Amino acid sequence: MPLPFDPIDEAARQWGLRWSDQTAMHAVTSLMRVQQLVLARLDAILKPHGLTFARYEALVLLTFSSRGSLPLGKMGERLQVHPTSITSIINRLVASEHVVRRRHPDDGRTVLAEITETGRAVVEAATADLIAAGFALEALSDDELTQLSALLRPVRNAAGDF
Amino acid sequence: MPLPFDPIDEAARQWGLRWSDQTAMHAVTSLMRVQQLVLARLDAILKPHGLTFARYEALVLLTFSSRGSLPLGKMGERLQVHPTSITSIINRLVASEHVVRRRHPDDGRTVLAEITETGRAVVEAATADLIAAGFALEALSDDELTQLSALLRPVRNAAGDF
DNA sequence: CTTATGTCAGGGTCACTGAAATCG
DNA sequence: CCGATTTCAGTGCCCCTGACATAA
Repeated sequence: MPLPFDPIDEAARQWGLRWSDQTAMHAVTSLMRVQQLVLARLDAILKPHGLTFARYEALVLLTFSSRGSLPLGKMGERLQVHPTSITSIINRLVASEHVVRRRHPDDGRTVLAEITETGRAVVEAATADLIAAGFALEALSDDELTQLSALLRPVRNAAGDF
Repeated sequence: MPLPFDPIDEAARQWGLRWSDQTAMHAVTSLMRVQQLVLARLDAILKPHGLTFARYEALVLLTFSSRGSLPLGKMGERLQVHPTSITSIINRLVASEHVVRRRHPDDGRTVLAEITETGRAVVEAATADLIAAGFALEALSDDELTQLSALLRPVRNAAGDF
């Protein structure tokens, strides 16, 4: 059962009685809470497919690559995750046979992750489910989704993402 | 070194060539990325104080309570975290002597977490640092922060938060 | 006896650090 | 030898399930 009030509004209200920057405090707690809610729903949608959202993103990236394979380092850059995390993600995708590890033909240091046929199939099925669920953001209109992306862009830019 | 392009824009662009709902896909990946960036900065700010953002939120909640103490169950509700998580959070705050566990005077089942003097002091110091850093959202104006909170509200509402 | 509260054990995901191995 | 790439070991954090003790 939900609370009879908005806990984030209430926390921000009390915050404002003692400190400044109540607006930033409200925004940051909202951001944390919504990310938690959305990620939980995405993972629930993907679980029947044996995927988490991080693994799904990795598979999608491979789907879009011209040869269906990419060096792990490149994947880490694009997905903006730690090198050890991409190793872990690929390990699990290999275990579920959605990806195979291959040696790079020219550079023996680098390892290629290559999507398999079952990997391509699971991406299609999972994507259909995600689209049907509106990416867990069906509470927002198309216009609001665009506004949200636009508002978040300067935060990414300030962090030096691109 | 940052990428020469926006990886989220690029992923969404390729997405749009194959599937629909490109706008939702862009918004959800932006949300995930920004939360990751912001949380990492918040935790870095709080680390010298021996806190994580989750522990900081718990301390702030206790600061705002009338007696400086709350039952663990109530804290879990307000912070919207799992019962085992609030136990873990309080365990660590007890270890750092920012909180003490006390028995509820009337209800022997419930445990009260009570903030200590050092707990109140660390909240003040940590809050000053967070405000000085603009809660890691200094790339946004006050007006934009308000817009962001407003955009995220229907997502929380749809999830049944309040 | 049933319900509510909190704790603990165990498993899962992911992040980070530091070290090692491999190769250019 | 130096640098780049990947992997592994260890640690920390948080979520979840299930079981349990305690007390209303």
